Amino acid sequence: MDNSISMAVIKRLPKYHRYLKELLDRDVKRISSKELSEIIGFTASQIRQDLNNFGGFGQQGYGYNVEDLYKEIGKILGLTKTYKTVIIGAGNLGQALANYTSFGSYGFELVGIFDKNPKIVGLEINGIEVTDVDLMKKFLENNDVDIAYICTNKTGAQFVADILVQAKVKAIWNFAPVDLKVSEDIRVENVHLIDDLLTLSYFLKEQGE
Amino acid sequence: MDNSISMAVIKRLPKYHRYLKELLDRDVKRISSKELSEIIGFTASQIRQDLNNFGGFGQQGYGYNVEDLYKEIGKILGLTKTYKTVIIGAGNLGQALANYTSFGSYGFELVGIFDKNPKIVGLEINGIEVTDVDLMKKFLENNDVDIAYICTNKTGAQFVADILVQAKVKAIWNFAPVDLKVSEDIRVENVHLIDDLLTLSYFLKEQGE
DNA sequence: ACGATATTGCCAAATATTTAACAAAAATGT
DNA sequence: ACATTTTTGTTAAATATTTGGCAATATCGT
Ligand SMILES: NC(=O)c1ccc[n+]([C@@H]2O[C@H](COP(=O)([O-])OP(=O)(O)OC[C@H]3O[C@@H](n4cnc5c(N)ncnc54)[C@H](O)[C@@H]3O)[C@@H](O)[C@H]2O)c1
Ligand SMILES: NC(=O)c1ccc[n+]([C@@H]2O[C@H](COP(=O)([O-])OP(=O)(O)OC[C@H]3O[C@@H](n4cnc5c(N)ncnc54)[C@H](O)[C@@H]3O)[C@@H](O)[C@H]2O)c1
Repeated sequence: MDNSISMAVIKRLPKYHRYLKELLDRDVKRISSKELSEIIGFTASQIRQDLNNFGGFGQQGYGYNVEDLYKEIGKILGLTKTYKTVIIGAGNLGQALANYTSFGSYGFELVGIFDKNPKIVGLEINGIEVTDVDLMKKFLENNDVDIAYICTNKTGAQFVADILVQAKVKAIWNFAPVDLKVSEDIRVENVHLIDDLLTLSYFLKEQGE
Repeated sequence: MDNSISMAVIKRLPKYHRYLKELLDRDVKRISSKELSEIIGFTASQIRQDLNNFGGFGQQGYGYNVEDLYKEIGKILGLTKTYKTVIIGAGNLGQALANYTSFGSYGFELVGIFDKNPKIVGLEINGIEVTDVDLMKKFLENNDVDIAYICTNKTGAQFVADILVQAKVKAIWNFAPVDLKVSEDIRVENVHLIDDLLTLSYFLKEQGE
């Protein structure tokens, strides 16, 4: 498949998926790029351009079939299979993610939770027992884990990432405020929450002037 | 001040801030755009270009003074004052954010937590008692809140946002998987976590082909 | 003190992304 | 059945962003 889809396009795909789901739930059968433009906030031209990176899903004079398009974008996003995930660091954030059920409905299946704190190891969170992180390597060898969510504190993150790399986990979702060094073939998405707050304070400061 | 700074630049500022803090902690006194380039992963040209949007902070033949630059970027990001924040929705995620202390160290001061669930109202989280959301409007009138973190479920988010708009809160940090409709003068940052996962699954699917 | 070296700030070129325009095709209305 | 309207897919133009190049200026070593 064409590998030259720009990041800008890829980052918009989940939003298409979300809005199409909503239309589907409201029983809307078809939608034109112009109508979609009005609710999603991208230009009609951009929508058509984006979709055409992956194929001609629409029809002149008609628009797009909502259900078909929703399914197509699901396929593009890789939602036709399930992904095994683990959480490392079962503190505040790790537990919040573990208890969140929506990820499962997209096919992201939580199969393990790890921590190094003896007080946390052994706890059951959302039906899964927290395992000592020392046993993680072995666990990863026996289970084909796709995505690891790193929710340890800053200092533990790179240490954990190294184990994940060794164990050939395919992707990392990192919540620790560091940029991890990992091998090229591992995909990393960072959630640097503080960055968002700083963006807000940037604009609040601007307003005051 | 020049208002035409591009979003691309603004979104990089927190990363500069983070790396400069690290250099400062390691007692590095000065750094050239070339050296910074190597650790931060932007091109040296981009770094110089970015910084020059805000002023000439460097010196030919020398580079940038780490401490000065760190402070300048802090100023640009509005970190010279503190911001009052509230959390609405004290479930899994709301509690995780409430217990996170780092935001405070940047000057984001949590002054209130609200929920509508009677079982949660009255709980004390990180020294702050959860208040009934029905009392939030009054609270906001008496307290000059800058930023509200929306951690309610999807259905409550717009309802809550409407109250925040009325109360003239300046910015919203939204974790619910919806795009809020708010007046133009309110800044919204969305954290659509599922979008990140879908980006990962997009690439995992690509790999398999 | 001074030539060699380093490095910025800025401008210009190269890339990337978004928007506009429109012919071709399908749907709709009479 | 056929003219009118709608709307796509695609190409081209317009914008935005990133990268490269270099004169100006400061530092460094001797
Ligand atoms: N909680 C938030 O709202 C929030 C916001 C922004 C960023 N973060 C980041 O997310 C991460 C988690 O935050 P938190 O609030 O949940 O912290 P936390 O302290 O509550 O939890 C961290 C957990 O990681 C575990 N841990 C540490 N090192 C480990 C290791 N090497 N292996 C396994 N487990 C290890 C600890 O035992 C602890 O249980 C941190 O890096 C934090 O900076 C959190
Ligand atoms: N927990 C996660 O990891 C996670 C991940 C991605 C997205 N999110 C999103 O973040 C939000 C919170 O998630 P959560 O897991 O904490 O959910 P949760 O159900 O644990 O908590 C939601 C809280 O909001 C409160 N609430 C609902 N409507 C309200 C209203 N109108 N006013 C005041 N309070 C109200 C509820 O009483 C509850 O305590 C949700 O929108 C969720 O989709 C959460």
